[in-house]
Amino acid sequence: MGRSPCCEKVALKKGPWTPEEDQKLLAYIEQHGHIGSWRALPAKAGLQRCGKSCRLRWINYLRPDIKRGKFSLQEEQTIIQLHALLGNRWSAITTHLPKRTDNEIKNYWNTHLKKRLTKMGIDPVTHKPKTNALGSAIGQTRDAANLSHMAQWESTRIEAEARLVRESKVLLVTNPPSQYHHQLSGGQIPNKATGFVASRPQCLEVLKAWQGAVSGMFGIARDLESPTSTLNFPENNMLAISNLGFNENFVGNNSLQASCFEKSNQIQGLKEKIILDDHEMTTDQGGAIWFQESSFRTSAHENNIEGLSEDDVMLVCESGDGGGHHHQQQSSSSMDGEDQNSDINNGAYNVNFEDNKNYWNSILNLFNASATWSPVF
DNA sequence: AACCGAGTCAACCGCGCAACT
DNA sequence: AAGTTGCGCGGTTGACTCGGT
Repeated sequence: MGRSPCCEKVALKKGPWTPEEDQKLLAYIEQHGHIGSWRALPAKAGLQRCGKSCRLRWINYLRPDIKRGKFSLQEEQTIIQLHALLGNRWSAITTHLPKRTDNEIKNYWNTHLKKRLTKMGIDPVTHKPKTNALGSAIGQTRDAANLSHMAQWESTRIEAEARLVRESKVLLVTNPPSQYHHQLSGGQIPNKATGFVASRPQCLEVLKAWQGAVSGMFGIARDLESPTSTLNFPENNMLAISNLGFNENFVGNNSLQASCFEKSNQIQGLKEKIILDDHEMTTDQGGAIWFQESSFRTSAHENNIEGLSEDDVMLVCESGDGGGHHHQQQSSSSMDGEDQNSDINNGAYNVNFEDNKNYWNSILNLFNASATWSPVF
């Protein structure tokens, strides 16, 4: 019963790694990779270490794609924003800071950022001003419940996104290239650029629903230059098909939710057909799938997706520099009367978002300013 | 020069969860 | 179903460095 017995309790080395040990680990991973078992790796690599220690050394130090040195201002902002939303979930934060390790981010937070925020009178746990005086200095009154609600949405989204990244990383490693044409199953998506088969995790649609809802609620976080915002519109007439079917009016309207889900299912069908038809497509780092606008139009036309109107195609085929606000405007213009009566369109959410947006900008501006005089830096 | 305290960061520890049998 | 194991995560530790006295 159970797995094979755990490691023999031999005396394993602890403490700092020597260059020789590093070399052994590097050489082994370069030759064999570490996919399989960390536990079995040390013996095979000739190391008197436990697998856990090897894994840590690789992830935090030896990995070739690690960026070292000072954190940039942008990175600092990202950490602060994400920490405000996620708390001490360093692994989730790490997925948005490529080339940094969770250990490094954790250390940097504990030794630098936490202290600096505290100095500024901001509680590093809640990310809110500690005193009324500072609050008034920022010049905003805060709707704590609303902010909390926003954070919950965004936090859940980011966590799901992080999960996506992890899943796709594993799949990119475990699925060899050049096989996708003959092995496509329901959950697999070929990427012509890389030749790899990416997975479409089950949580994707829910995630994208959140994306759409949150983006709509908050007028797209691009204004914040949020590194977490994934609802972007590139310039080359590509469209993020994963966003299809979920528009800004998703929240606060049950019948509309149902409508959106129905539309999503229809478009999901089209997505499958486009994939099977082998149209031009690619995926981005966040797992979103991008199609050529022309391909989408052609395929939609060719496949005559039932119930998918030209308006729907127009809705999802926006191109160019549209951005979030543009997207919202166009979406609204193509909706029926019920949609236009939603809370979003009467500005209820926008007002709150403006407040929150200003709140974040204030903190970050204050933080940026502090970086210039802070003795810590 | 010696001591001391603060800061930094690599590495360890313990836990929870998922996978495995 | 239940016991066992591996992995990943977050918290913590301790060795080392550096500046001040």
